[in-house]
Amino acid sequence: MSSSSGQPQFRYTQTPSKVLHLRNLPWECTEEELVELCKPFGKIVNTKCNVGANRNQAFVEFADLNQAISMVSYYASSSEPAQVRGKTVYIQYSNRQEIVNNKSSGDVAGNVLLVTIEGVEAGDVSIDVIHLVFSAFGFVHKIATFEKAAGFQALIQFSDAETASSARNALDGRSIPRYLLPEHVGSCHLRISFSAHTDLNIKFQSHRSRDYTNPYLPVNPSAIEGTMQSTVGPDGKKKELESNVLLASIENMQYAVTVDVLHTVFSAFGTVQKIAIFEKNGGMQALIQYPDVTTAAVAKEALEGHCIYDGGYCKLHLSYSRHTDLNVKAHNDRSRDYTIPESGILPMQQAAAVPSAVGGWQTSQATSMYTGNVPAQLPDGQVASWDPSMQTGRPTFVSVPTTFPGQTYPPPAVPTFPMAGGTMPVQQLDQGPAGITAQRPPQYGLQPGVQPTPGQHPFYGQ
DNA sequence: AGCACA
Repeated sequence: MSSSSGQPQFRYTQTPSKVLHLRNLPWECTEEELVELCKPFGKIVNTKCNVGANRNQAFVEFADLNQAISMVSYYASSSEPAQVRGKTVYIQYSNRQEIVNNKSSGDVAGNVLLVTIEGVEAGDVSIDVIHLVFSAFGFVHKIATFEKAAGFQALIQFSDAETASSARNALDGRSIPRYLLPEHVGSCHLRISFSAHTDLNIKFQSHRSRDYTNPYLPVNPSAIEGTMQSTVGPDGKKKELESNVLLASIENMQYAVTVDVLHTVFSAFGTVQKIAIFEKNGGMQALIQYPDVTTAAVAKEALEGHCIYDGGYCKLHLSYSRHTDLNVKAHNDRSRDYTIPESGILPMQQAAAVPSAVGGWQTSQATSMYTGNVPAQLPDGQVASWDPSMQTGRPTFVSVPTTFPGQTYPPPAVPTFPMAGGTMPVQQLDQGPAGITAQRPPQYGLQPGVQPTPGQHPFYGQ
């Protein structure tokens, strides 16, 4: 049963090979699905899944050439096309005679995943968010995060390779849902491979590492200080790529540093396009976007180490951000987009409301973010164990302006300007005082004497 | 829907 159907010309355009090339597979088609499709025709000796730009192609190598021929000729004459998950799969001989060394590097399945989170700062994605995302696939034993030249990375340890594989298959190439990220983050794609590690050695619970199997592990004090890990890298090898966006850490923040204050300070060097302020580990940071790298470099050079206010208050530490274009709301107390005319901002305010409960993850969000195989794989119990109070971007002890109505500390005197040391550029002197005095006196910010409640750990929770 | 990787 062969000849009748279709286009016979295809059969002769390619020399047979025991390697078949399959395309139009469902996204991230698993090796198991591939094997199920092919094994009726012979013995499969090797596979290569998820190749091509869309990861929707694969290669299958049969032990014998005749087995590959039988599969190709079967589907060439079949009225039912080859299918995976209901999707028609197109099969042809590969132009190579064997699959080369398939399993070797990050593709050999292990229980530990190496996750690269592209396009974000280390502080943009908290370890709790990583935990939440990956817990959907099984119990996460340990997480270690670090920054490398490749970007922000995490090692995530599961119980077994199967669980790790399911997480990888579902999440590789995907993005963390927007509502779990700070608003200034545009997109962040996950690149996932397998680590060679089998058991991570976590020494502390901290903002960069967790051991969920050992609640008694000591807490690293540096978890509380740490506002600046991007400034100095280990062994002084700070591979700082230039950017038009500056990341400012604000140290010793006795006075409020508002969007307006930052705009005044940073406008001295050029047009400020966007600003985003956010909390990181109890400290305050800001992203300041200029139109170009040159302006940012000048600003960085001039402002690094200087204080916004006299007396060593609100000291700036600047580095280049990984961001190039901030995704900020046009106008609120923590962010500003100066490229948008003031008029059209109101309708946008509601757009990115944060779902209040984690339930949003599974219902409304998960389906849109993870099309395909994921939603069915989200076990309810796993996610339910998540503590919603630990939502990212909502540190547990944020000093919200209206939180302390009873405690009326007199606001500190309106800060003087220019910066301590008087090394500010001349033009700053012109516009500085005007900008600042137009500013209301600080209404929030770190109240003197207000500390996080003792015994209540701000970030590592639980 | 159209050929990878160490």
